[in-house]
Amino acid sequence: MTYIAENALIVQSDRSILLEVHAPTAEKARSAIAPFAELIKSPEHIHTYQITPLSIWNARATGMAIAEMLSALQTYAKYPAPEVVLQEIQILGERYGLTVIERLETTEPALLTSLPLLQLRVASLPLAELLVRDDRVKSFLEVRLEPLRFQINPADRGLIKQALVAVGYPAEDMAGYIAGDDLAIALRPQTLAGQAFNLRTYQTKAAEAFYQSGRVQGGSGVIVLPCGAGKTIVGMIAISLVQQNTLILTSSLTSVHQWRREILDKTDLPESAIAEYSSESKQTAPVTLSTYQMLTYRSQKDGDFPHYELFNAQSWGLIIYDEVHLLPAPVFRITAELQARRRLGLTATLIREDGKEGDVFALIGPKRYDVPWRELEGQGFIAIAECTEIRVPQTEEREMEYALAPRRMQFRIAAENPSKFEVVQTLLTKEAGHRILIIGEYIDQLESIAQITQLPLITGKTKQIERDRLYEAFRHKQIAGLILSRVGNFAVDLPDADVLIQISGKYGSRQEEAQRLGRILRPKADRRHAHFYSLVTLQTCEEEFARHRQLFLTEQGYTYHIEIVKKTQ
DNA sequence: TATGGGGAAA
DNA sequence: AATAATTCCCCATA
Repeated sequence: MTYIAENALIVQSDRSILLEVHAPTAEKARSAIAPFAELIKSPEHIHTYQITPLSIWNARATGMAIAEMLSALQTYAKYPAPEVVLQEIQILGERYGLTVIERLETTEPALLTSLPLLQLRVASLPLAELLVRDDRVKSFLEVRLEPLRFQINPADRGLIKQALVAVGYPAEDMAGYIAGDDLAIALRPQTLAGQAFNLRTYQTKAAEAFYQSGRVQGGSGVIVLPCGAGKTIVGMIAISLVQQNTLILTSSLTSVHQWRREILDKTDLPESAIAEYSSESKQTAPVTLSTYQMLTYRSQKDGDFPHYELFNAQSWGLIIYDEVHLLPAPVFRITAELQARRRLGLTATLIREDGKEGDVFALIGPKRYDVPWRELEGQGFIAIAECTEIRVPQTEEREMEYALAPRRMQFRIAAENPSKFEVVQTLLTKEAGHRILIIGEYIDQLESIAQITQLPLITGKTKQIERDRLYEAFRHKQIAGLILSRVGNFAVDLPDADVLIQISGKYGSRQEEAQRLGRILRPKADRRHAHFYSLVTLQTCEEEFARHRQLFLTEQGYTYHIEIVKKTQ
């Protein structure tokens, strides 16, 4: 068997790929496999990737050829890749597009009031027979028009796509969209303040990969962009390509405001054409902004969703789902009924902690464009980040307390290890003069830190006015640092920082880790590197959770240096 | 019109 | 698998 020592990959027949981090070709191998494999483990020396059906279909949807996936494995494998795996990639890859949803051409145009009749076209007879017998799919196949064509109800368009993903034959949706009301909108060549603003190449490319010049192949899908890469700008380009009324759904009120400001600043849309549909205003306009929470509100458990009428308030030509990884289940359900509207999902990560990636794929659409963080780093659009995991020991009493505690208490005991305070002090001294944020999960812990360091603390209870005041002081370096609870994860208005010290985090949340790192990635004037410190208690379950939290960032090419603090006393 | 509490959600 | 904290909805006050 041939063996190529400088190659980094070991491909195994269970579709997992081991990547040897220190091999000479490791980084090339990583970028070659990352588009079609998911990172699932990333300790120091060997990272494990997994090829899944969804990871292959997403890669296919971005236009990656099967041959490219195969050659990535063949080029970088130490041992020849198992034939089974190559075959499976071939088979799974080919499955994408074996079922196609189209308009039923026999429909008389005069009858075309709103939703056109649809058909599912299947590539082969065996597959058609498989589908008519499958419990998940068969109920949606209303009439068998021909051996390979089934009439389907337009109302089932989303549901059948979900079912087909579950069965393993994802449909390519070529049924197109109903036109929304026309909207004249163009991006300004410069902002209102007169600053020139140039669209970055990847922003235009991303929006075009979504729109596909208006062809039915485009118009729905997800664009994956790192924090700070200009998601709202991509959204605005998309609106200006579609030129129709648009509904924008976001995860918070602050980001509703932010979108509004950005649209007014960077497009020629007048104020009257933008509305916020929120608890305080409930207006609609050609471009309307709202939150997921607004939509999921119910006056009673199991009651109906009064705000769903928003989806019919205007004739939307485009619905933008911001932070699509946070899209709540009820909004998925209504989105299943909205398949005739163009849908754009924006996110920094496709990972959902609830595992509903398949629903995003079926109901919003496949991934259309993906910019790796490291690439933006190279181009200077985001700062280079140095990540350090600092392992902090516990005192002997605490070690004992940890050992005796029931499982569910252990994580908290480890997270609140008071020995972390000294490390924070050391880091504050080391990084003095830079803008430092300290983020943690537990209010008690943060209050202690605030006491010790004499730095101000912002939690969920802090009033907006007070927050603004502290942000302002931080921005002008009038305070040496700022302590934040989980508000720091999502606060859009938080000023830029250079250093982030994470003293505790939420179990294994990869999103949170990425979100927090994103806080310090804005390029620095002096090109200084950003520093991300994550404090973890030595020899506790916190180490394991930390490893899981780091997965997404390691996938993006970041490496964590591990420092172990020596036990004092 | 502002403020605060209850409740639900992810 | 799970905890604690946060946010935002609505509604009741004044």
